[in-house]
Amino acid sequence: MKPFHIFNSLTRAVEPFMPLDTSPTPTATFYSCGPTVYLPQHLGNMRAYVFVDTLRRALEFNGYTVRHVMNITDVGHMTSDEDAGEDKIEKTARAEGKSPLEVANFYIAQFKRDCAALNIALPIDAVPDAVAHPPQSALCRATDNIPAMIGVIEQIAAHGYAYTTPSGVYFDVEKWRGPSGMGRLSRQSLSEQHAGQRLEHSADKRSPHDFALWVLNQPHHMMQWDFPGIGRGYPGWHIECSAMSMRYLGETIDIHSGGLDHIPVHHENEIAQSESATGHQFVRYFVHNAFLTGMAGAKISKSAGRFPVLDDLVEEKIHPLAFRLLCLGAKYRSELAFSIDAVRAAEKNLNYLNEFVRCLQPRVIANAHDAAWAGAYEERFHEAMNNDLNTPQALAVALELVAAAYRQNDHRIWHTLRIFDMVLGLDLEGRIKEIAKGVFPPRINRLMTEREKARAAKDFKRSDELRAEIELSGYEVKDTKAGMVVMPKRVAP
RNA sequence: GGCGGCGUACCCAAGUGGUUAAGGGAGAGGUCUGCAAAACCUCGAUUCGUCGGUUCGAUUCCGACCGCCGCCUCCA
Repeated sequence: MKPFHIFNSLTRAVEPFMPLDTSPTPTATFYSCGPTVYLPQHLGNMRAYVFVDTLRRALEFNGYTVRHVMNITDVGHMTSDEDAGEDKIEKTARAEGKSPLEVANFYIAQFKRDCAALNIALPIDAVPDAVAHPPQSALCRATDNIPAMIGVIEQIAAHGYAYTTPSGVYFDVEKWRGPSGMGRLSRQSLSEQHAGQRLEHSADKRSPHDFALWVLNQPHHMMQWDFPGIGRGYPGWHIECSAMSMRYLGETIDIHSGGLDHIPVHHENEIAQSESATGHQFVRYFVHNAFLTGMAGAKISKSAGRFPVLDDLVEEKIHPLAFRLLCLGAKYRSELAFSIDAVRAAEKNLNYLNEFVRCLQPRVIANAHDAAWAGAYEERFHEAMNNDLNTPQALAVALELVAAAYRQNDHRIWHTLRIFDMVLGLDLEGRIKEIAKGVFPPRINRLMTEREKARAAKDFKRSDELRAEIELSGYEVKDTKAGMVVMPKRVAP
């Protein structure tokens, strides 16, 4: 089996993944750019988190212990330039008459709920003051890590790559780019960029490329902290990722993920900050996901005029995991054209897998060994996942496996399928548990009994009426050889 | 102006320098079924935006062109 391979934006090549830790049971460190919590995360955002989750699962599939950190941006992300714009969180807070903390908490809760619905496993919340023993993995908030940011800024300043002005502390890009080759990631030399051409920038900056590490003298900004020796203010956007990545995972990490849009500015700046502070490599593998497109034109009930969110799908009676499956149907580095029809098509696949699992005999599930022929599928699946996360192919293998089981009338593939699902995250096991419960509300039980009677009496008119009634209550009704099957529709999580 | 990407059947979407270009959805026909659903079987691109070039051979490499898109300003 080929080792895990991943496309590294630093080299623009698919490379074998070699973590820093070369022990027999290696750990991989993984930092993901997380949400800015001032609006609901739209489906494009969620695609990125499905990607992050899939990558984490693929690493674990390959035997790595993953230390995963995701940040939550709850301060410092401005609507335009660092010094000209408005803080996104505060803008929403003012609009809604809430405090920034309330806004952040509200959207964090929503984000977590959406991730849960998509079966995205987030790292546990970081305890704010666990300075002495930072956790191995963490979901961490920028506002809980201000001291760490100040520490990195001080390091940068100590190495001479920061300067302080009345409006803030800036990173000296001109000074840094010589030794660093800044622009490697985006393949853009600074002279080729038109930075500052289309927007006002602070007169304090020595160069329009410079960016704020710490912003000073913004009395209207609600969230402010003391920077000893510098003054009261708040951090620039990029510094949080450098600081939290280093704090929780170390000065050099294995993988750093984010959207393609982060390459030219955010990640270039992160590299500059981190490497000027520590003097050595910040990230070994940068991975970037492509966008979900076509959302603006997607005609979903409530989404007119904005990007659709997961709730819009639920409103259309589409299960969230159908969206996850849609994402898996395209490579993470390819744009994926979103449409309601595309999600519905994905939902068919989800139902197909669920239906197979539902029909499995308990003794097949309990059986410790799968049919011998399933092994070839597992190999193909692993191969696909290790080839730069080729989820479309892996998914095809899973579907082919199920089709082969049907065709050969040999259903002994549950363990293989469960292994696939540990990577795909479609919660097939949850489906089995759900079915095992088999408990229905009294009203549904009554309707079921009545319908069985009607069918036995060949009163099909009544039978069809009862089916319609049961379905209206959110259940599916199927007549099989073994009799009537009623199950909850998989809509709301 | 600069950087980057994409164009594969009605739709979504993999893939490869050379035997039949994955998989799914939709569609057509059939089996099964009280009906429906599910499942199964069969069919479906002589062709990979266009035109050139390299090659014994290109959808895959190179060039030009056309079309679409992202970024260079916040953005997954």
